[in-house]
Amino acid sequence: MPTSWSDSAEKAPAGGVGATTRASRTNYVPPHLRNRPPSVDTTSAPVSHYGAAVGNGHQGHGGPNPTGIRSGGPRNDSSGGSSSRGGGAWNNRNNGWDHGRARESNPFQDELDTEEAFGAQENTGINFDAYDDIPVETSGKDVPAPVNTFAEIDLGEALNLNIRRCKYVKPTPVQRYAIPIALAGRDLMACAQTGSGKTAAFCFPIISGIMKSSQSGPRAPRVPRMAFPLALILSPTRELSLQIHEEARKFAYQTGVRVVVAYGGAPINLQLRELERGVDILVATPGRLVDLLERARVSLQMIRYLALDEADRMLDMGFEPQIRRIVQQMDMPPPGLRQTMLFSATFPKEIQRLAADFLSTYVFLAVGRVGSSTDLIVQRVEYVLETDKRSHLMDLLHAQRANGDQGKQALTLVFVETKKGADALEHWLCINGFPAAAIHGDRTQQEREYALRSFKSGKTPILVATDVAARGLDIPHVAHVVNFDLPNDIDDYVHRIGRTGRAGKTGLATAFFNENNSSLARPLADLMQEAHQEVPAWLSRFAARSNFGRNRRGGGRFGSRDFRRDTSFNRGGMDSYGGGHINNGYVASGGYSGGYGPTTVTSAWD
DNA sequence: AAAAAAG
Repeated sequence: MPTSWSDSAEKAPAGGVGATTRASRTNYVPPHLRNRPPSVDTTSAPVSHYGAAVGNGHQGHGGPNPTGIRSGGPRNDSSGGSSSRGGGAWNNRNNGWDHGRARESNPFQDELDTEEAFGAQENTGINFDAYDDIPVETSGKDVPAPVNTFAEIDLGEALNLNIRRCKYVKPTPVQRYAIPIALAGRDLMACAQTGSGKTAAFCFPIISGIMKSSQSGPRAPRVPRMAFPLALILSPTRELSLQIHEEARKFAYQTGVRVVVAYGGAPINLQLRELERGVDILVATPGRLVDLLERARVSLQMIRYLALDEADRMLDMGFEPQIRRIVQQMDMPPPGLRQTMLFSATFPKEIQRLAADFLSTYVFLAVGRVGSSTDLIVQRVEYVLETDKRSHLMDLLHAQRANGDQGKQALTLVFVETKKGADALEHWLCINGFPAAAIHGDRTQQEREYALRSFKSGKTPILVATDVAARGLDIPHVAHVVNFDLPNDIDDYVHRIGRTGRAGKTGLATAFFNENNSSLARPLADLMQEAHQEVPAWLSRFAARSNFGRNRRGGGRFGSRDFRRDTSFNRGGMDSYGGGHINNGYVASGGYSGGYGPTTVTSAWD
């Protein structure tokens, strides 16, 4: 199995403006396939990392002290599978949240269960070619050069050890570029395809930065029962925050960096207790964070890192006021005094413009075709009348069941438009002999998390979901995404189908299309064409028809929503972007829309 | 019009 995805990749011209590089002959090894690590005993290797890593401790447990020299002896590592740590390094560690860390459970344990349930991962038949020749683009001032290996980056031994524990062999494309940029302290707007390792891309630099500055950074004030996180990671759904937290905990394991999650629908007291134990990195959904801020249980004044996952979603109409409030109207340091990183697979232009408010001279990074689906997903569109949808779904599921191997559960994720629709379809599937669960915003948080677990484990291999599950969730083994109801926005479609075809695996996405979706015809047809999918002739006819009234549909969002926009960043070839303008750190409209190929239409920015 | 996010 290829382990080196980018050994021959060119370095991006440092200092270039509008630099464009193409990682040549790459063999991308996605996260979940990196289970052939060099044989390192990752659990017993002594840790010797730079000096002291630090917990941002609560004062009650001996938190930050003005000398910068942390007290406390070697930690009691009862859960890490190693009884003797590598000596002195641990001795200067801050044990500000000793109690918390003594309890730090091994976050790598859960992995094993899933692997067992689904059997060993196959490493054959993966289409690594899909990652060859992946277009990468950076723009901004003095863009740091990408790296080819984790070893090239000074992340620190403790973090490197966790990377090995995660079985990451080589950085993914977005990681190769984003990590050096972030480590250089630069603000970043990063676009990368679904399932390409974005979480690690912003977590590694944050964890590393917190570790490195542990003795030099300013000290948090001592305020009883108030937590002072150094980093804030916001995401649009509770389950995604949960997932980021789980992942970040792995990366931060035994680094002394403490990660806490806070989201709604769960008992706040548990979260408050966790916060009181000390928090370096806070992962949160906006609503619960605002609550915590209002209760004065969290202060953002020490924030040095701000990461928005699914950033375009976080800045769209529904979320923007809340995000502005958190980022601009509380006590968070302004751009320039904090490092801000925005990540998403899609990034509409108008949202990019909005995002500039939160950034300071940032680097724009695009890996792959922005807003595009990956070639690993086979996309099908079928014309299905509203009244026929259920029986059609049944046919698909029957066929799938017939084809599927006995032991292997092929997970199917079915997206519907409404919460009521999700309930109804789940019920209907169940009474027709298909074990299904449903997840949507009217379910209790317990029900939501149970449904997701039940789906992941294969207990209910069908999950009916609203858009709550459309973004970011990493659910291994989803073989099929069905858009029972198509979304109105092509970006939502991109995120939905991105739940399959992850980690280098192929996936299937089937959409039920009818007259109700005519507004999506054109963007959908365009997207499929870019992804080298077969576009049915009838869909093209729909597209041509909707094209006629296209100017009208702009009225919905931000005055003009340009459906042509950036679904294919690469339509005319990424290389042609070389002339892009940089204006105050962001890509100006002229450069942005220029070079986008034959279908270029007036930019929404113009 | 719907979904999400606080309770």
